[in-house]
Amino acid sequence: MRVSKALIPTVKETPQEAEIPSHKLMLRAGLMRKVAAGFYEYLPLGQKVILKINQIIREEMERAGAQEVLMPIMTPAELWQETGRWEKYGKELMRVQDRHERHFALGPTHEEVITDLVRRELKSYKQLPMNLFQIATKFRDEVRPRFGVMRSREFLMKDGYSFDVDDAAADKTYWIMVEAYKRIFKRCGLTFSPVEADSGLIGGSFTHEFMVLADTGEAAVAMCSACDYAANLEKALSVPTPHTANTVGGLFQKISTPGKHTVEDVGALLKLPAQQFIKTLVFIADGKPVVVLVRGDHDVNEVKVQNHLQAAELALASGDKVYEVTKATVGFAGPVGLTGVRIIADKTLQGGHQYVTGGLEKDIHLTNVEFGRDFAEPEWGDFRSVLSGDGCPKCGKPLKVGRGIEVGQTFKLGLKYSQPMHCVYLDEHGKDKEAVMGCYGIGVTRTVGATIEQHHDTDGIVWPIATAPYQIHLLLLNPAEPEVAKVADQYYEDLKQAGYEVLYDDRMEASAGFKFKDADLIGLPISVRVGARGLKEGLIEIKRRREKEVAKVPVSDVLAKVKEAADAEWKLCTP
RNA sequence: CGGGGCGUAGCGCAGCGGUAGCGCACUUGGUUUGGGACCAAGGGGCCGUGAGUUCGAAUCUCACCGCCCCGACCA
Repeated sequence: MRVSKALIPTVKETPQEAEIPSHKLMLRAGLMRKVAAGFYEYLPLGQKVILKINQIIREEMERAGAQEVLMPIMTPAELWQETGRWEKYGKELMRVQDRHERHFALGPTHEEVITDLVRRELKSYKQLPMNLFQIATKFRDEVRPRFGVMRSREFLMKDGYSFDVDDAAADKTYWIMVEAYKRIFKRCGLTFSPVEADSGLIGGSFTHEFMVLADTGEAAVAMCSACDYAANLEKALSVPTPHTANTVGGLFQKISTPGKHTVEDVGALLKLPAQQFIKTLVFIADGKPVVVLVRGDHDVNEVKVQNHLQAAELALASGDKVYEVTKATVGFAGPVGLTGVRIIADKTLQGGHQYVTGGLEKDIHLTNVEFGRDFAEPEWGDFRSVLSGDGCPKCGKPLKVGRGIEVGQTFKLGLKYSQPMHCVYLDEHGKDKEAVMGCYGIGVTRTVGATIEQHHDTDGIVWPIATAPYQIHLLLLNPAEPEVAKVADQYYEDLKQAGYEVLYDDRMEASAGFKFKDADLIGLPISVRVGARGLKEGLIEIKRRREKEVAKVPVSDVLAKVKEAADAEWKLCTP
């Protein structure tokens, strides 16, 4: 493609609305434009990237035995009512009516539709396993769309659904899909981690989230430095660092701590480490107060607490509520003398001694507090979030906590949809049996954003070759000089002939500097620069976007050098 | 839905009661041409919308709409 004829509207200034690198760069490099909050137009470069990701997904899904279908975006309310999700899904489900005032939902996901399709077509166990997927536009009326493509209201998603004869067969399919996902993200040139995720109150089943590791990620992930253990912080386990004080001290004592209501403040005052403290937090679970105790250097993990309590709703209590429960202002809550409320404690507190806690009075803390002696043994459990440096639950080596962008999720559904929707087949004994399902999603547009989050620098995007809109950026630096232009034109033809996707910056009006800046911004993996200066010595410049050095090669070696660079790039996208 | 902020040229911004501006981008001509060139001449505005206040409103008041950030929520 010649830049002079292309719609690639790069901009120098960052639009005010963009906050994170991927959003800024997608607008600046001319990949997309916004139509309304959470709705975007993909321009030629953006669309090319999407098509490449789609293609990788298609190839790997088919390789794993799945077949592509296409389902409607508008889906009848009746299907959603069958599973109860018409009521349960909430405002995020975009609801519309047709001219006959019949209700529809713009699909945020398609479990109901696919299950309906399969129950009509599925007759015999001989048809199983069946694994179907589509790549289609999804709608979620997000409370707050943000970060460009990372959280939009309309987005492109690959959603796949598997149907198996029984649990064991479904497990097998599940792991095949996990392997397919690993290949997909590797082929996209991404550094990622499949992490164990929380499956919420549904329980029983298991699920993995595929996290692209990037500092701007919305989710926290604990990963082992030595083995393959990785889990969403919501459910990550660990062996915590041990206590310092391990003997029983004297009786507890009241001490005055005016105005000191954080572990940090009181710790500084008493010259004691944070792990010597019991942090006491009040939560409201389904309307009832619950007190949670964790070590001073730890954070409460709300998901673990919520799962333990089997609560539908859990939130930190307001200052008023805290006063109601503890009769003390926030910062002075403690377990000693606290009655009439359920108390749960993180098990890492167990075996520790001489704790410091709030004194249930303003400006009072207690020292030398002992579990069991100074207050009743609480309910023990795992209620804390993993910290960097904790031991891995599998191998004991240190864990590190990082951030990730969730680009895919695999989920074993079991009978969640096939049961209420009667998706059954006849087994070899002629008996009706429900199909065991799994579902597998990949946010395609989000993957574009995640790729940029992970692969960019101060000058622009640094595309992996597999998803780059073009592979080679050919720059004609002196378009006014016919000799130079002739050479560049020839390379344009030669490189295309050699099978490369080439973006040819042949613009007459743009200066060399301008073209360099644009090339860095757009970020194609390899650029070939043809200029008068180099040509005088018979040299052409080749540069990989991810590297600093520019290679000056004789005109006769250009194709060989480009191939070398391209091979090196492809190696980074090979499973 | 709570808290905060912003709507003025395509983009980034200034102006804050009295003639609507600047930089970039765009058009034309010329000079340039290796890291976002220069000169000259142009085009482009219901100052988000609607009501008020005022002799007079981009500017003050109120309402609405849109957009962004933090929170709640969420793939």
